[in-house]
Amino acid sequence: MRVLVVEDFEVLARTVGKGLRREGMAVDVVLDGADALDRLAVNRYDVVVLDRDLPGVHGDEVCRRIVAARSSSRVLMLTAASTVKQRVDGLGLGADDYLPKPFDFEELVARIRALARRPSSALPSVYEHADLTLDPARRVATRGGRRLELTPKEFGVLECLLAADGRPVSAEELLERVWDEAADPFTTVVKTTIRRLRGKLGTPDLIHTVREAGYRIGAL
Amino acid sequence: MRVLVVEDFEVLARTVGKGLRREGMAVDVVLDGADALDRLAVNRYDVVVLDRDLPGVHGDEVCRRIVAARSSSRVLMLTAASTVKQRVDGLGLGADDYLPKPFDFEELVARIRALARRPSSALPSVYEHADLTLDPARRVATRGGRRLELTPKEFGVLECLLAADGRPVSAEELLERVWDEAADPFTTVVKTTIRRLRGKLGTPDLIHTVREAGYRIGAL
DNA sequence: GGCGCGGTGACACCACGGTGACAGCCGCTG
DNA sequence: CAGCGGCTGTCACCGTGGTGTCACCGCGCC
Repeated sequence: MRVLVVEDFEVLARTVGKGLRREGMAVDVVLDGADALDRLAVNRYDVVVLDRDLPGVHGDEVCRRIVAARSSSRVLMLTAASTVKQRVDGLGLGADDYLPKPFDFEELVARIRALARRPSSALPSVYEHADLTLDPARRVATRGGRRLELTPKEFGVLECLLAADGRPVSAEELLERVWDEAADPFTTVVKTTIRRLRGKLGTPDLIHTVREAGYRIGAL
Repeated sequence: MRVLVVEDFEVLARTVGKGLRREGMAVDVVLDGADALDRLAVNRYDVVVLDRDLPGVHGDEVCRRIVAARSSSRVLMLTAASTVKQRVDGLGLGADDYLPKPFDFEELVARIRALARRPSSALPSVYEHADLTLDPARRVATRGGRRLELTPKEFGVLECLLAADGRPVSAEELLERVWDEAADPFTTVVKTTIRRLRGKLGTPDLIHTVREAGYRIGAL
């Protein structure tokens, strides 16, 4: 599997590159957008791991080019901006997946593998779980074909749970991802939001509570 | 559509800028090459209308830079030199089109529109959504066969929403695309324009509000 | 039993988006 | 030139639903 890593923070770039090679991938690393485009013109990559904030040619622009060129490469966008809003922006550009920094290396590997497995091009970047679907770009979630009327926070939480794909997500992590800024550490918003989400989903135990660890999307 | 006009003859520059705005484009005007490069570093333009003979940084140089930066902007070169040879020179630098002075304003508009359409040339040149149609080139929108009398801004907003194809478009994004860059960040124009648009469309919820995320054209 | 964690329902706040009125600007026309 | 009308943008105001807090409850565990 061929992977191109585009990341201007050199230390991170090299670390990621080395790690992925250890996972058996053929990895090229470049440090800016212009170089990335050069490589893309010459080589065929399965997955492009793309930092959004790049000097010179911005990551968004690189992404747009890849999509415009109808390349078969999947794009995994990395970004420091983890708010739901910015996430939507990224996917709107045509990225196939999205990973907010800081990320767990294992998760990066898993997502790259998942992307590489995807049959072909413009797969809708939509989460599916049983009869539940969530489209981050369009901000639409459905259950059994019926549209769910979710508020932004509820949507964000559900998105995180689906992205975690069965792994439990702690309240702190949810706070950090969905509520961005420094939040009151004693807040109880998360549990309240989870409760409301459960209510709207109908089946309360679709979201499973893992004691001391958080919540995970359940195998029904 | 965002356009940057680079022309050192101030009267001409202002006239062209004004005219293009009347055509519904978001236009920035600068009078020399250095300013042009500054703007290009910050903003994303669909088309750059570039006079070839500029004081300071020459138009050719600006063009070369744009191409070198692999910007997505298309370059329309304006010049007093109309011989075939020089024309070839211009295109050789990477310009996408070429218009000898003096030119017909209508033709300028037509060429800009053509350039803006080019990257996604395979795309249909007219948007359709349910009983709504919008033709960007001819600036005509209809609903259920009846022509809609839209102002330029309203038209621009609707065009953006249709181009986003169901994805929500934030107020900031609309501001950037439909209005020019010097936009007051606290302005409320967008919501007012949306309101007027909704009024003219008849069905207010054809444009759906997605809280915190923007507006989307919406079935569903 | 007491403690800690998570679920529950109620409540209050306020930020966001909708609304209507108005004013400046500009081009057109007489 | 004055007068007019259409397009834009601003502002003040309102209603509402999204959001966060709190008190309380229920349950399982040491």
